[in-house]
Amino acid sequence: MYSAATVAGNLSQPAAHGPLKRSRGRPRKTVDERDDGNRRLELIRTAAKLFRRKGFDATSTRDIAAAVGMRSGSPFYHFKSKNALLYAVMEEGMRSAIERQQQALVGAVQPVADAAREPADAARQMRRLIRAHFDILLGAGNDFIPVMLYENRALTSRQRATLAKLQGDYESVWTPVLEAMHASGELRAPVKLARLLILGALNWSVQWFDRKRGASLDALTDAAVALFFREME
Amino acid sequence: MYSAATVAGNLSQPAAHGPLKRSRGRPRKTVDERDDGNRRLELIRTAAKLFRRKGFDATSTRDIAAAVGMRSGSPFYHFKSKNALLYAVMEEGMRSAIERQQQALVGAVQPVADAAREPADAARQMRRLIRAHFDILLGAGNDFIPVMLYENRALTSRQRATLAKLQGDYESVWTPVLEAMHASGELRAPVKLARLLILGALNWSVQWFDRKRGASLDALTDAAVALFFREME
DNA sequence: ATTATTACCAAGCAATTGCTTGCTAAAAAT
DNA sequence: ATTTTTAGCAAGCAATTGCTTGGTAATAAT
Repeated sequence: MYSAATVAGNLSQPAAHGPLKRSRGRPRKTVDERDDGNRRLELIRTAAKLFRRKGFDATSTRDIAAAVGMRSGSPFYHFKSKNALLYAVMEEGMRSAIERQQQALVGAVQPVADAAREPADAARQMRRLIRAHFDILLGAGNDFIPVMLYENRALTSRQRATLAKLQGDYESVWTPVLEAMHASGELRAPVKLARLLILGALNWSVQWFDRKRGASLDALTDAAVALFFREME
Repeated sequence: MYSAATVAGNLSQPAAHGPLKRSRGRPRKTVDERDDGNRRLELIRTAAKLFRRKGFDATSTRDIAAAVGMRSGSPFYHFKSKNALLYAVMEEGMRSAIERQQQALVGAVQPVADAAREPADAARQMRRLIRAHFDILLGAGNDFIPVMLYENRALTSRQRATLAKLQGDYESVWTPVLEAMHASGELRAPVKLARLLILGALNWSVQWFDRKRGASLDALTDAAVALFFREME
């Protein structure tokens, strides 16, 4: 069923635009606040939200279009397929995750080289890594990474491979820190398995953490640190 | 396109059965090896395998039917909806998981009450819990629980609630053991968060563990124990 | 002033999907 | 020997899906 306006016009010429809310075209934007490609980003963000809530397969491109106020076919102007949109979500997620991780590490270095306190330094870095990871996973509006963690199957193997490299970059940062802590006795488990298990524990928090109720991200970080590492004095 | 046999018969009466491989009806089975409802279990197992490999939404009921050698509509004789089949997979998974967990705990009790060695006993129980959990998650042919962990969204809220109670039963076993270890100093993190983080670390192994390559489940258990707990002597 | 580009909309197609209906043959129950 | 039950098959329907095509108004480039 379509709005009467679509049909009421002169039949010999196509119906006018914007049969719904917007009077014409898309929402007026003055020239000086132009935002080239911002609808693209809006699509990515909205898709991420829906993919996370309902899953990739259960979210139709119509759902996404409707959520950003487009008609059903229009997202395909920005993305050549639904899959490409999913990939864009994940890629954007990894980009910002790596950036966030880098931010967390500056400021973690000791102001002056002090070889004697190296272990404490590794512990401090580890704490920052964990805290940043929780932020990436559970922070407000961060739907990208949860989507990436739970919708891997929907990717082509090519896409998966490219993304795996980014994930490798992200996770490789953890290894030297864990090795330092293993050497100092703060970590007892073998480094390789420890990294997998620790990241698993953190990643799984997506399943149960509730930003409203429950502990703060700082308290969570405290618990994780206390669980995985023993402090040396 | 249908086999000629379907068309070749007398047109005034319906075509005979079994147009494909099976000469008539379904595969001959002598009376004494009757298997009431075994096809049902076969459907559940096959569905679990496919749901795990491709995801619930990406698996069509036709896929499942074909995998067990049925026609597209026949699974609906055994299950009233695709969703009911998913639920059956998960319920069966939890049933066997709880059974497996119980098995692991008998034999974990000390033969004679010995109050002085209580902490060591808790550690031993914890080890068995972890080992059994890895078995449930990663053992051969155990697709049920991975499906349950990753396809929660596809359930109705009613189904989810019933299942959550079973999950609660399963997880509640961990709490007293963790409390004992917390009391003895073997566990430092708060019990509630520790349980969530530990189970998360274990559950996540589904994502990376490869039964062919990689460590054995025993080695994995060793690593997990070393990571989470400090041994007291 | 004309042309090209951008960012959509309107309409619909082809494939896939979950599921239903009517039937049937073998086995079990009576 | 007859009836009932079990476990399917054959065919197809209605809805949904990803995506395409042909347009068009507004803006930018020339």
